Amino acid sequence: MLTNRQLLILQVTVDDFIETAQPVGSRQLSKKEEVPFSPATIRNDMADLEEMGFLEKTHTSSGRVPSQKGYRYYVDNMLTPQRISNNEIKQIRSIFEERMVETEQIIRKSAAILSELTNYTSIMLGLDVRKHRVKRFSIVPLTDDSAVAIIVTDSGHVENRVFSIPESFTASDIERMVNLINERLVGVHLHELPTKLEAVTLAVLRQNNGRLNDLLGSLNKALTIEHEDKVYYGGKMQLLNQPEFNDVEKARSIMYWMDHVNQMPGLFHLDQKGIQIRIGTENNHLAMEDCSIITASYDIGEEQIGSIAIIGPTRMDYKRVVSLLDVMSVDLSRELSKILHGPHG
Amino acid sequence: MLTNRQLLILQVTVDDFIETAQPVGSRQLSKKEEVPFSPATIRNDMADLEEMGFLEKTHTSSGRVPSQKGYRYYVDNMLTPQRISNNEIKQIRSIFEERMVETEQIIRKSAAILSELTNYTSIMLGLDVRKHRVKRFSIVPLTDDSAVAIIVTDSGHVENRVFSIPESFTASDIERMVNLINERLVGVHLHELPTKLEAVTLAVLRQNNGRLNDLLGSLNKALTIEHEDKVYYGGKMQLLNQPEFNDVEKARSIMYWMDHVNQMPGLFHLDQKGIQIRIGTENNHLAMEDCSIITASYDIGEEQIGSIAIIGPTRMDYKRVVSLLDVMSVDLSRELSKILHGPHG
DNA sequence: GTTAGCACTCACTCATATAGAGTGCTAATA
DNA sequence: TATTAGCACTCTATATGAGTGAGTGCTAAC
Repeated sequence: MLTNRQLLILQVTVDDFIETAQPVGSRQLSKKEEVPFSPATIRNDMADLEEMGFLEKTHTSSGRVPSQKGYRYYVDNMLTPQRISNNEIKQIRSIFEERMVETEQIIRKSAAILSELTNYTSIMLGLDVRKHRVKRFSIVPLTDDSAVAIIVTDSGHVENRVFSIPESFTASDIERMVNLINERLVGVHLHELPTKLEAVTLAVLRQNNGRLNDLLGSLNKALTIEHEDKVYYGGKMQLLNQPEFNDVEKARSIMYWMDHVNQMPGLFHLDQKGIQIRIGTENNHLAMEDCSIITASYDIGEEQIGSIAIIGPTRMDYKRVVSLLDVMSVDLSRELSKILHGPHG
Repeated sequence: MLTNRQLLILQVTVDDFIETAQPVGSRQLSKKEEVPFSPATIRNDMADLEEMGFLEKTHTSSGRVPSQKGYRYYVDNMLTPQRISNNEIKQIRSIFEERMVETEQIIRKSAAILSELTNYTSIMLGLDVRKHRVKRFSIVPLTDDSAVAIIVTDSGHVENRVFSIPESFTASDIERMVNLINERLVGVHLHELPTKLEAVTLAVLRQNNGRLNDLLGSLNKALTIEHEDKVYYGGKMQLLNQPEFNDVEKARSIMYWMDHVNQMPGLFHLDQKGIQIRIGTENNHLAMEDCSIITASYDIGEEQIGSIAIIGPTRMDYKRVVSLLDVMSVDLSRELSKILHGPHG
């Protein structure tokens, strides 16, 4: 169990390190008025904190640096929410003032502002396309044996895929199919589309069975919308401003990571509502060892539909970022609900 | 005028520096069998070459390094094409074997292979969307006052925009308009669409003039497809492997440049057919001062429809890259002609 | 015209000295 | 007993100087 003084010292140490990026020593700490103890006393407590794994030294006679466990403790127990200034709230609200229709635009702009306010890199996971609903389906033939399938969703998003048409299918066959889908499958979630498609079309078009299977196969393959998250960045290069990434090797691996997150399955699974903080190795990726990612979900009703994240060095300003994300996610949820949920009441 | 020996020395110096990235000295050069002269002789010629601006020293007693002018001369006068191995040609051809339908896929894959073969970063400028032709147009209403316009082009590409519908327009008004467009404007280049749209619809729908203008305005604005080049990268991080970019500051500015080229207007204007080399400051951008960009266009008939580029350090292997781009651009032109030009004869 | 020789320059490496910030431990103090 | 002062020690960072090696320019010899 930590004594009050140890708690204080841990907190001040983390705060100081977050600010300066320099190992903090006992003498330095004792100069702060929040810490009315002599360097020796502080040293003793720091030694204890180190023994318990909350602090670390970079070398035998250096000051202390928070360990991952230290950050974890700090984040779990010492995170006093920071007040967001009115000005900043105004900036966030400005996103929604223009009454943009396309959710993509809103998300892009959110990313930009979030990064501007934090000076870290922001990541927005676009709405999961698979949760959008079919509004209109159509097929446009391109050549004799290929066509493009187009799905418009209720959010105004358009998905399109080229697929091949088995020979012997006529234009009218296809037209019938399209009509059928538009009659029966409007309102269906995109990820249910392949299964439903099969059920509906099979029941109705049973007559020309063999051929239909070919078409369905090809179409289904095209319409299987893999959960490839669309990722929007704000301030992608911000991270490189942090002193901890002054080494090209590290910088490279982070940039690489960023360019490929969307291909890494389930990296941002929304397993929890609200705000989530993953520190260093908790991110389960080598390139992210020196980074923390703070994620917030935004929801419509009870359904989580996307998430926003800030990625910074483990030494990032947790207080501020958490508070900002909080405001942002609430606002985003509210505004997107208006746009998306409206039609379904 | 350069003597033969000076030409030789310049060439060997550039070649050597390209290979080793180390300043080349007279003693070192004289050891090569292509250069049967004593260090002293070489020193004299090198001094002359320096005076003429083809070589530079990094400090008073260092070996020589090609200057930008030196590279320029080398590229203009000493570029012997390099043989591309059968194996490599095979790799390039493999792109087209799968008979992909979507040009985007072809371009992506080309970028990847090009970067793999060169170990530099490749950039593909996607086909200029504005040069695609309308195949099918449709409008899907979203809410009372907004709809999404969808254009499918002959290449299977789908463009879509949300636009607002002035009140008082009914579904049938819009349907008529869509039909009209599909009757009259199929085959039109995307960039001509706004003007033609106006001409056609005005002539036919003159009756409800005032209201129509509102709709046209909104639609035109949405359909004005700005020349925002789509840029595909292959081996984006390759550049960071080059020793000249071992400094985070440089790395950052290059990464930044790459993420924003498509927003810099006319950076890749295709003002010339064939292969074009821009060295260092010739790129007119600070971040590119230490880079060269070699561009090749690919064409359909006489029309240039896109370009491929390799970006590397000024010290890049010009011979090899030029030869590879040559093969690649010819192949791409051929294959894309098949896909895109086919339908129009 | 070409080359050998020589004095000179500069970057780089390595060892050494010094200053500064920090620590751990022990003994004195409140 | 909890806190603090004092002291010896450790380690980094920085500066300095010597030595090495690759390079140059110039001059004189070939």
